[in-house]
Amino acid sequence: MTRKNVTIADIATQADVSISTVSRVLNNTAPVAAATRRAILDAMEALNYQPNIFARGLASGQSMTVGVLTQHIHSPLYASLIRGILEGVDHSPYTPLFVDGYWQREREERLVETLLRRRVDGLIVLGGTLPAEKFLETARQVPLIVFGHNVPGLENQCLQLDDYGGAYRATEHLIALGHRRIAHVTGNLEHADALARREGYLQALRDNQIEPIPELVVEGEYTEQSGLLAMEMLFGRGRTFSAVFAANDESAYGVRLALYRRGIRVPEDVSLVGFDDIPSSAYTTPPLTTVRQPAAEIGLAAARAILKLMQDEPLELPHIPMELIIRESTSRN
Amino acid sequence: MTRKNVTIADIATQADVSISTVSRVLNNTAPVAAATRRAILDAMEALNYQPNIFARGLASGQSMTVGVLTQHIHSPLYASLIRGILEGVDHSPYTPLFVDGYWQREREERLVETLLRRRVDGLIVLGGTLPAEKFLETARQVPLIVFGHNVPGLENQCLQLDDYGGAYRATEHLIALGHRRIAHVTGNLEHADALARREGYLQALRDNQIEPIPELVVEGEYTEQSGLLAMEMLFGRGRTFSAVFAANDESAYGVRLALYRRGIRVPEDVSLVGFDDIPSSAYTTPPLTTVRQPAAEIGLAAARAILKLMQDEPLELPHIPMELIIRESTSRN
DNA sequence: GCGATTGCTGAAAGCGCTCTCATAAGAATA
DNA sequence: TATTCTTATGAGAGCGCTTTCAGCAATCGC
Repeated sequence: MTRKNVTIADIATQADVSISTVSRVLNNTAPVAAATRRAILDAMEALNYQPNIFARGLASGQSMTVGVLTQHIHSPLYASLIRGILEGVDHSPYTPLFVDGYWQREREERLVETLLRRRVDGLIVLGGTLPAEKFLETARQVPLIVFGHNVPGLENQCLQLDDYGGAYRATEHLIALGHRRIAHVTGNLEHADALARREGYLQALRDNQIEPIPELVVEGEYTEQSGLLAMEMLFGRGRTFSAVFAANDESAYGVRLALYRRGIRVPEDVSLVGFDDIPSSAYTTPPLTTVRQPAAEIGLAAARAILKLMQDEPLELPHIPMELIIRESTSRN
Repeated sequence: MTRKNVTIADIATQADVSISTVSRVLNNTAPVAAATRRAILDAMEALNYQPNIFARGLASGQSMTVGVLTQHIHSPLYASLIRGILEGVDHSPYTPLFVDGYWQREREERLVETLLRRRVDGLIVLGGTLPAEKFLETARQVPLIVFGHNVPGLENQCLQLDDYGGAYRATEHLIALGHRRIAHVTGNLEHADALARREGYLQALRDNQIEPIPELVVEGEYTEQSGLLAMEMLFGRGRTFSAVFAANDESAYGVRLALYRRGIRVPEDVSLVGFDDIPSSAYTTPPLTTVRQPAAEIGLAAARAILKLMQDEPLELPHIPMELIIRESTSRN
């Protein structure tokens, strides 16, 4: 039950050099004569040497890990973000350390502490509810990349997303199809993105001379369940509508089911637009028109950014476009 | 950009004791006079002491991490497994280290190496394609819990699932509803679970005096896309059927879409059963009848098991039932 | 031809912690 | 009172690695 413990000293003996020299070829930190290097490499091979990560970390102060604080790792959007990060980090010497904050402020703070204590060399925070000052404080301690927040004073380390624009375009699309009475199921309004999406929706209406109707806006919380409930509430209000814009795909699924239960066809009777374009949205019935939030690409960008940041290389975050994906859940009114 | 480095020595000085004593209260490894302990605790508080995890790991040989090798972390089933593990490990002193094998043998082997090199104190392997001997070898090096494989000689560390029984029950349900021509979209037949599910399907047919029709069995690979394609193939074969049993929910979604595209209603014209009961299956239209694989519970059980195993405590894995969840995608023929 | 580089290597001092061993001071025993 | 246990503490030797600092050839410049 125990791994053989070959140390740098063993291979130094075997290759008949000092441990310093072994360390040198290990880290490529100073020139070593070709023959010596060869001998050392052979010895490492022969003894199946595995560096001890603790000793290395202790001596060098680096853990070669990057911490990733996600939220609801099981939600499709975050899962895709993680996949992107995994990909971005894959051929670097760093190993990611994932923790899930569950959108709970206290838990998130605790986990950031845990990661810092684990001496992560960099930190990526995806979403969550941490306040700006916490980000600023953390950024002072470790290279930090943030997604889902726009922290004043940390703009160049925040991956910005155009939630407003995406929502605007989604709404505009419905308007272009002739819809005038467009309902909106919001996300959790404690989150900035939900606010931005609602604003995009409202502004698109106004820009097209459609007076927003407050009764057509229902608060959801980004879950299927909440989408379903929101629709029940909407039906209860007795206002008619010919289209629904849901703040994310999952709530759109709930909306879809609520309509199904009432025998309302999509898109013939009511058009439906989601947001995020999670993988299964291409396979719903009908396939969902939605605003694509390229989560895997975002994750990839975050990973690349943190790698650069840790190397002190100049960093410029890519612009991430939000694209409207028109499928079959929307049609002319 | 750097954390203050308070060491055990600093707090020893501050509390006017030796570092040995500090270590003792830190690890509760020997009795310490109440007053002394108090002084040390105060000093730690005052100086905001954070133990250095590398030094500790180096000296003790423990990393306080448990490695988790998953597959396709973004697939709903694995995401739920992970959530369960997260929960199970949550209030233990261990931090999980997640890596994703992508169902690629070579990658999985590499990642197991990585985890071992990171000196994980325990390892959970979820699914994947590693051969039995690799598991046996690994189990010799580190406490190991496996889900999704039945490794001979390691039975008591493998979480067993009754794929066969689940599939049997799903098929039986369709038969009970009067269906006789039941198609099956398999999973990836290189995986044991796909084989077991197919076998359950076949046996249920036979046990009910229904001769299996080979043309009604189409190979899929557990994805929406493959479910869609499988149906195209099935339609091409020209055999009629009144029900489809898909080897997992995701392929069932693909099946659903294929039916939708041809104007075939579910469940009026064709009944559909999935497998896994991933979260969104309760919100498809219609909600999907499926075999519930309690992924979060499985993850939780795996986490508890590895914790016990690491403490050398006796371990007995729970029996995990597969329950048929009847929703609205199946009806009488 | 002699001091100054340059290229390669070794010795040794940490990094911050755990853990064994030794020891001092009381308490218990004889 | 002398002896043996306890109990609480300190000294110090690692754990395996990185990283100065020096040293020694061989080479270079003029």
